Amino acid sequence: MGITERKAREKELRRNAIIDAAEKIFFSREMDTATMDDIAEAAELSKGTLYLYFKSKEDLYLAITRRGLDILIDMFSKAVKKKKYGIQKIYAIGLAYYSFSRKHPDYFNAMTYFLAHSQEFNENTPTAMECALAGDRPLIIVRDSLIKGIEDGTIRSDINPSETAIILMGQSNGLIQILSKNLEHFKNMHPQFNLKSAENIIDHAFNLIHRSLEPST
Amino acid sequence: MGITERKAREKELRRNAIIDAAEKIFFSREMDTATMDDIAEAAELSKGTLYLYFKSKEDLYLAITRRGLDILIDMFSKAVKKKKYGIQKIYAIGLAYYSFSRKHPDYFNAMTYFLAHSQEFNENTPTAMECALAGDRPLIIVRDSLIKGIEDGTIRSDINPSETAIILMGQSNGLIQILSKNLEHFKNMHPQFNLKSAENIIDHAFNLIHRSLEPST
DNA sequence: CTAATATATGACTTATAGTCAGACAATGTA
DNA sequence: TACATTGTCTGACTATAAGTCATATATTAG
Repeated sequence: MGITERKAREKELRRNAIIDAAEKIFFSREMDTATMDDIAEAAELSKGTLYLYFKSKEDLYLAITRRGLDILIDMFSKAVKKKKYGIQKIYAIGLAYYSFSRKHPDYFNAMTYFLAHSQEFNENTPTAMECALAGDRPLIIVRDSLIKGIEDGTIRSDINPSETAIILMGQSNGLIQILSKNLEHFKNMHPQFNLKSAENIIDHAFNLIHRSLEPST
Repeated sequence: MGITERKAREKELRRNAIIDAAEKIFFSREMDTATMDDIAEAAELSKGTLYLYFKSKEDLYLAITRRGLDILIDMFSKAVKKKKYGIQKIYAIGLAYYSFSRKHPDYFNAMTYFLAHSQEFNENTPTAMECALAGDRPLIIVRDSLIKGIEDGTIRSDINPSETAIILMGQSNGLIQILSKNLEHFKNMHPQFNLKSAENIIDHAFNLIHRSLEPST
């Protein structure tokens, strides 16, 4: 009989409904001012029930991070598929990453939070483990594209693709973060710098990266 | 009479003693598990007194961040002075930054925290304002070095020094962060990537950056 | 219809940031 | 020295929010 299956399905639905409610709450204030009581109310459940589905507030936030990662992985995969040559794939990934950070700033923040705290709670809950696993996918996509580029001659062959993938991911993270958090501050404090839009700066960064990856002439 | 001055001096001393105690506590656990009661005990003061010197727990943490920024600015300044050419200065700054993150990981974490939350509390307390001001100094040092490099011909002239300074700072932040938080994880999960040490990867990153900044031949 | 199981509840416990009325100490005045 | 004033410190108290658990309710099985 399908009762067990139906129950499992219902449980999954409820779990997702809780994550939906949590997103509403987390995304409407700063992460640390959202309360479990608020989330419970938004989900039309009691607080105790939340803890039947998630080990802790952090675990629930991690489930949101997980959703963000899935979106990001999807965007990376599509970006890579669209382009033929390695260097084009890298460029497309970069654009996709920036586009993700603009379209889904809350998911981006969640991922930044996860990145900053990952070693504290890694693999303590199923959700954390899933995040750790999913978190590696973007890196692998970048690495594969670098390898492709080396093979097709659009990327210099004396780079180490694994290390370069980490470098590019780390750098992109940091750049997007500083632009989203501090660009306005910099503009206000140093008008004489004539800083352009984030898009302009990202574009500048792409030029630099392109130059560092292209084969020597 | 010098009583007013002496009192001011004593107040400053006590303030610093509290920051000392706070560092002991913050640096011995994760930021969010440190309690004001613990800090009060370590400072041999009552909790109420802490709040006479700092507006909040976050404000106290910001005072620690401030110390880290001062150290970093000092290291950047010295690095820049040691070298003659622009590109050498940039390289020296990069080394200094990495070295800072290894010698003072707790200060580095504090700065990362500040960077991630700066727009939330900017300029709400004197300490926050000082941090915002001091936080700009590294960027300016990088920018000046880029300008110097363009002038002395060691850096290509078609980059925008202000934008490139932001790019380099953001990228460096992100790279150091990912290496300190996730390199071990990557090594464990993907042994086939044959990842080397953080130093190796940093070195690789320097090569890439150098290539992107050097004048075209 | 009853027992067994699964799910949900919300009052309760615990932990901790932040407050404040009163205690105590240092300085100024006569 | 005595007393007033000002500055500093205290810790019990309040408020808030995470997480728990005994109990209630709903669902399924026999």
